[in-house]
Amino acid sequence: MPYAVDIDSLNPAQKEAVLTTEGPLLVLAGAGSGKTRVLTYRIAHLVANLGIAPWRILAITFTNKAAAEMRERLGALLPDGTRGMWVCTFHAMCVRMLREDADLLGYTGQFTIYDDDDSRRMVRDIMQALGIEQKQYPLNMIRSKISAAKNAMVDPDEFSRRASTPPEQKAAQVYLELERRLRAANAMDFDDLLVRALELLRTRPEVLEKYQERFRYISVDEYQDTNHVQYEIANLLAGRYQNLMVVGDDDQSIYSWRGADISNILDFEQDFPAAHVVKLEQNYRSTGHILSAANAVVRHNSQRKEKRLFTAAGDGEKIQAYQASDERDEGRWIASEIEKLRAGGMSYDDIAVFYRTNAQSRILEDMFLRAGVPYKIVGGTRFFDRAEIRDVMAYLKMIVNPADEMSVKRVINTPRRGIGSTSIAKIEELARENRCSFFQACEIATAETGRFSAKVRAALGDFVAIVREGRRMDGELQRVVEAIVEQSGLMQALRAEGTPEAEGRVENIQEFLGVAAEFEESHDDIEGTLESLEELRAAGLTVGAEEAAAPQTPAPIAAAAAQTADEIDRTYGALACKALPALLEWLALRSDLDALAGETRAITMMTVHSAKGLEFPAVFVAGLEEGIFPHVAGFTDDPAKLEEERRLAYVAITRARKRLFLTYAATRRTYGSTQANPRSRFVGEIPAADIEFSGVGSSGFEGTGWEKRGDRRGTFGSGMGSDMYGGRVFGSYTRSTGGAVRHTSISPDAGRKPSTFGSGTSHRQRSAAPAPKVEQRRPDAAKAAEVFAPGDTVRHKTFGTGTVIAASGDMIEVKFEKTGQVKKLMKGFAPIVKVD
DNA sequence: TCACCACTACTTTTT
DNA sequence: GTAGTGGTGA
Repeated sequence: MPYAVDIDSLNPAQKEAVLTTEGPLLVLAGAGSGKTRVLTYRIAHLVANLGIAPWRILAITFTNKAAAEMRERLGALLPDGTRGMWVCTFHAMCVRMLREDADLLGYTGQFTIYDDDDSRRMVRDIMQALGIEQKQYPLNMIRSKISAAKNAMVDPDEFSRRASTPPEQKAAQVYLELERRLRAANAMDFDDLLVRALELLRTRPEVLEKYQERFRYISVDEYQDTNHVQYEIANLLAGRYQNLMVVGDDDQSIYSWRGADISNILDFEQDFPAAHVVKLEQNYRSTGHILSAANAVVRHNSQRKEKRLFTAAGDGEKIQAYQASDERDEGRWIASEIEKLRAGGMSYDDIAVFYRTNAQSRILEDMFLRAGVPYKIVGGTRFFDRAEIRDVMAYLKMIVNPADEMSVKRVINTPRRGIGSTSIAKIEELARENRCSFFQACEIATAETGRFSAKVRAALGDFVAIVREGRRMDGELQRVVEAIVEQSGLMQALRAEGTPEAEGRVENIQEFLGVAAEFEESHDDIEGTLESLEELRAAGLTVGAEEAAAPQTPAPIAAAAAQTADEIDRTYGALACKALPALLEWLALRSDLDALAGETRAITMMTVHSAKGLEFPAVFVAGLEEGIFPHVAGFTDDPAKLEEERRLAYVAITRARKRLFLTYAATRRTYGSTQANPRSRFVGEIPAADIEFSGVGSSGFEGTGWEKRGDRRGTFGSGMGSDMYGGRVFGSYTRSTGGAVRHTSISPDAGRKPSTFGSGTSHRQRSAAPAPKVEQRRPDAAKAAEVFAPGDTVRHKTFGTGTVIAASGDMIEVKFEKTGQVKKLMKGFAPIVKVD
């Protein structure tokens, strides 16, 4: 029978996985074995060839990026559409379910999502209130204990009963109060999203049945990284029809610190005795040497399912290992190798640099900047983490959900309104007395003549009015957000400051407005839940609305302060702008990784964790030193932790298609002090036949070229430091010249529509939206004003001397003597100096 | 109430 | 080295 979707291009194992549509299915997919292809083809097969309605399909991915990519690929395979299909992350799926039935759990559908930072602040506040010393009980320790408890479905009461040690007892106290405050704020943190969704499915059979009936075919990607709660959710949803496909690779399990349980994948066959198992072992990504190295490294792990990846591709080039003198030398070497690859015809887009910790990116960035290598960073300090952006978001959150205590507190005195900590404490007291929310207490305070000064009362009155006004506003999303920002006084205050930093913040907020505009453009399905309700009706199924007719509030602790949605609407007016909550939700669940796709030419820098699921023709892995990768925090004695580090190394290696470079530094500066780390054991685990060594530790080392020089302390090389060429190197970057490549937009949804915002790029890089500290790194006026005219002779760190052949604005074109190449360089940015 | 200063932990990794 | 916190003084 001729299929509408052609599956003959698949290999036998892939085909087997695609054709096994009924019953539980475990696909063990080695790195680069065409896993995503199998997932998408299987769904396309279900819809196009077997006539399954798209809305009966649920595909869960690990990142939003993966979801977007899958949607895109499915769109290509299924021209008739994928309407109603859920392709999303666990978290996004849970939010969707919770929005619909939040009232069954004592929340309103407008609940706020607290990201990591919000949640951290809340825990900090609680610890302060309870008088728990952070020095004695570190915040992160308390937080991880609570998180572990949540993910084990242990509620605060049970947790305090079980708490035996003092730290556990303190954590239990905090957990109890955290739960109370989150409830009262009508907010959920990331853990709650999963836990509450599971609670919903467990305690409400009618809700569970609704989704079981709807989602006849479920697939879960990156199954090795699911935690216990996610595992339970998947099993419950598939409980009736058993059509659960899980795809994963135990060798790529790198999230155990987040509660991921590798046994989920190892024990799948026990959970589902009827499970069909398919192994995908042919690697289509990497060349022989790279694959051999990856296999050799991971084989040192004991806790794994034995498998051997093979490739039909040739051996390819050997892996290059380079020992740098220090971390600066490492960055310079990578930069020079990148330029060599470029000279060999490779595009910047094809090249990625990975590192174990975000902290390593800084020095690499610095070196790339000096060498003129354009880069973009995925993860790390995110645009949406900037204080001013979080302030704006807090205003929006507060308007959507005035019960959201953290947001209200964040902006109550931002910009300065003269409401300091004393007043805030008084308001909190008022809230306790009246058993109402913090925001309601603010309103009450405006009339409390006894406790508050007239000045404070007036300030509070203005503040409270922002919410009322904000809820009334409607129209274009960007206009609404803009009006709210204006109303808040944020912009005014920043403009009044007049400093370059404030200027940068203003620009960031403006960029955020652009994000809002593009969000609205690309999300025409803002009423996603409504759509699914219609579909359910069409399918003759019961709908949440009817069942929710008699909502119960099962949580007694919620009663204290939570206002119902109706109450909030009655008190402050109905929220006119429907797109606002959608925007907030999208912001809360996204990461910068999602913005990776883009057309601008630049190398990609990211942590190894972020790199999972991606591939690049050329990959550099920096910092392969004991203590860094494998990372040490006293873990080396724990074999399980070490094995996870090794899997991480495996992930890093297997991202490379053709070229792989591994670097390590003889000495490295961490904080103030310099330390000498031995080479990572993982490098030594690579067979000698697959790897070539160079650098300071190798016999073939030749200390020529600029990249070997410039060590600050002169331990190696010439010791001239970065001020060589008479200290006239322009190594700073500015916003006005934009760094090597200027990116100013963040695409809300790379997978759906081509980006239209800004200059047509769809990812950011640090130099585009600089933090204040970047601002301070502007070259001084004299240097920036340096004039280059055609005919001038210049010297470049990498390319040597050359002649300027054209100069316009920020760009100059230089023809270099040595290579004869003409390069376009950014003035005030590229490491060039005029030679007299 | 707020600006400024000093001190200290921080570095895993992310939805 | 530095961000973020907490304390002090105006």
